[in-house]
Amino acid sequence: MDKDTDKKLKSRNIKPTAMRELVLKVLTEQKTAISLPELEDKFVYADKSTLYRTLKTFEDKKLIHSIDDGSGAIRYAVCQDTCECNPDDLHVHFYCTSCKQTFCLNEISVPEINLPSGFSLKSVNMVVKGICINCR
Amino acid sequence: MDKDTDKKLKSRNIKPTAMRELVLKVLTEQKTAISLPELEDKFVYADKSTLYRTLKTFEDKKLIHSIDDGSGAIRYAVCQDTCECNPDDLHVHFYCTSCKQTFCLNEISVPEINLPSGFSLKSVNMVVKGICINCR
DNA sequence: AAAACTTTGCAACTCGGTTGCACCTGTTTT
DNA sequence: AAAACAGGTGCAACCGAGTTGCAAAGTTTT
Ligand SMILES: [Mn+2]
Ligand SMILES: [Mn+2]
Ligand SMILES: [Zn+2]
Ligand SMILES: [Zn+2]
Repeated sequence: MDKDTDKKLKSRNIKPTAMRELVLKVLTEQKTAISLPELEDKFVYADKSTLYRTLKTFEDKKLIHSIDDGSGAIRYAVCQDTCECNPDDLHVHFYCTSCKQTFCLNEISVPEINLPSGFSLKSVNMVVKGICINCR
Repeated sequence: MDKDTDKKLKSRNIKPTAMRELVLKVLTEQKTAISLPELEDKFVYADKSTLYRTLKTFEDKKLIHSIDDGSGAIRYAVCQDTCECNPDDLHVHFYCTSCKQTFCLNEISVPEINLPSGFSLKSVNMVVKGICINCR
């Protein structure tokens, strides 16, 4: 139904089903990253495994990226339009230990690291923990 | 029995039991960080929950630190003698996607980040993923 | 319309982590 | 020395996130 949502799916080569449109819409609404269990709560009538596979598809197609914030559940957030999830696209994430929300700090890209020789870099997960602006 | 192991435990205010000495010895031997399930395999006769609580105690007392490398299991490594697990003590970790080992890059401290105003920093988990020197 | 393929729902399962409780062990108090 | 105590250990059960096989429902191709 939603033209924009539909376009976004197509632009990432994802067949736009009703389920996927709904999931993408919810993901887009979020101000902070959302986990599978949290998503389940928003879709009382959709199955866990369907949501799971939807997230996997979205991630494979680089519509969303995952963040391991150490909370026990992986969280997901919609990628920037230009994002290809290359090392240069990577940004820092912030996990608030008070409200347990995870923020994409899209403006802050992960600093370059000089690895010891012999080590090659594929990606980086950088999560800063502390207190967010809403909780202080 | 082991004087050094014993000293190290006492220096962190941990009562040196037989179990704890054995666990610390194994941890010290590791070249890469080790997870609870991996530790279980090395102690056929010790209980999972004992090992679990031993790790927790060690971590609380800052004898070891934990690394969430995204592999699904938290890994642990012995802290440097001087380490107090403050933000300045933090270093980068490397996870090899080939051999699935996690390395402490003790020489590489995590870069400073300028958080958006209102956000305060408590700690950082920075894991670089790629191919390690042994696997390339 | 039939065949081929994709998506969804259900149910079961894996695995890392966690906890309550009883027992044991070593230490302090009487 | 006996009794009381504190902390450590083992067992068993549990939780929750993630994952998978399979069949039903829905789409697309022929
Ligand atoms: Mn992000
Ligand atoms: Mn380390
Ligand atoms: Zn917060
Ligand atoms: Zn390797």
